[in-house]
Amino acid sequence: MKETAQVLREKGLKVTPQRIAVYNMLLHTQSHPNAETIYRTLEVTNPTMSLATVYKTLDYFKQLGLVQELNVGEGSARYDAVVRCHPHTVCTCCGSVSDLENDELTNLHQKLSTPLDFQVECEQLILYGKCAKCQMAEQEACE
Amino acid sequence: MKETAQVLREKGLKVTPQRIAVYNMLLHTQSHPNAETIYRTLEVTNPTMSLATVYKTLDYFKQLGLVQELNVGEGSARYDAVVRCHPHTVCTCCGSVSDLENDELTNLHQKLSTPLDFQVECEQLILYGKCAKCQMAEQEACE
DNA sequence: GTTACAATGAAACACAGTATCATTTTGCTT
DNA sequence: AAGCAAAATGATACTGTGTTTCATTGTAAC
Repeated sequence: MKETAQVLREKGLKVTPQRIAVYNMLLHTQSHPNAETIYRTLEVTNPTMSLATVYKTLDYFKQLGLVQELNVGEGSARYDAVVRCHPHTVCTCCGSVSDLENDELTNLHQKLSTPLDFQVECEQLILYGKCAKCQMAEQEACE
Repeated sequence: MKETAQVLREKGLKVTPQRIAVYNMLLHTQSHPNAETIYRTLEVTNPTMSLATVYKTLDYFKQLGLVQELNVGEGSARYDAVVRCHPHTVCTCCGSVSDLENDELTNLHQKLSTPLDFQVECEQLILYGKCAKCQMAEQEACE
């Protein structure tokens, strides 16, 4: 808790319970939640929390590089407190979104044999497919 | 025109002027337009065209593999008649979205030294940065 | 503690995309 | 060529995500 307040302060943000709650939640989840999910989770323990504040908070965080916005083609954006560039997997079966730790698929543009005429600031790789759990389940629900 | 009708028919779709118009437009543009842009462009030459039909048409096309949906983090989805998996660039300066022809950045998951436990169906790589034109312009407008 | 200023929450709003349904069109049958 | 069933279209109403507005509240500097 102490730490999070410090991080926000260093980014020039005023420290509020709402911001601490949002950042802590993102730090401690692997699920890449969207704004709605963050709001629903936090309003339980944090009654003084509104959806508008969640959106505004995520916007600040994104601009200051505290979180990463991830768009996998659903209706809403997901958020990740792991800011460093890294690939993601999206299971077309159960819908889960996960970080993928794989050096061969990270920093791709820096490993090119011939440079591009496009100056890359950030790369985003998303693999769509079937996660390990769903492969084993072999369920027809996943067509 | 003849060709497009044939393609639609082979996919089991009824051939209508609206579907031909949408598919032809996507075939002949490099701009990766969204539904709104497609509609505005086509309503000029094709007065009998509604936005609802554009959305429904794109949905059919996507399901049948005639077009690819592309989500670069704007409010709306973009569409590409190049269906084969290929990377895209998004200029954070002028907003242009382009296909990137680069073998080293294509079919990445098939080139891994050790296989993933994730069964990849499709991969999508998006490079965000500054396009060649904007680099030369060196404009402050691009922050 | 006082104060300036920023953050919050409620509610109205904007916009992308979807659903509904009466009317029109397609393409098959005769 | 004409009739017919089924599907597509377009107008409109609707849903859901995210943004804006603004009065109230909270933060932190003095």
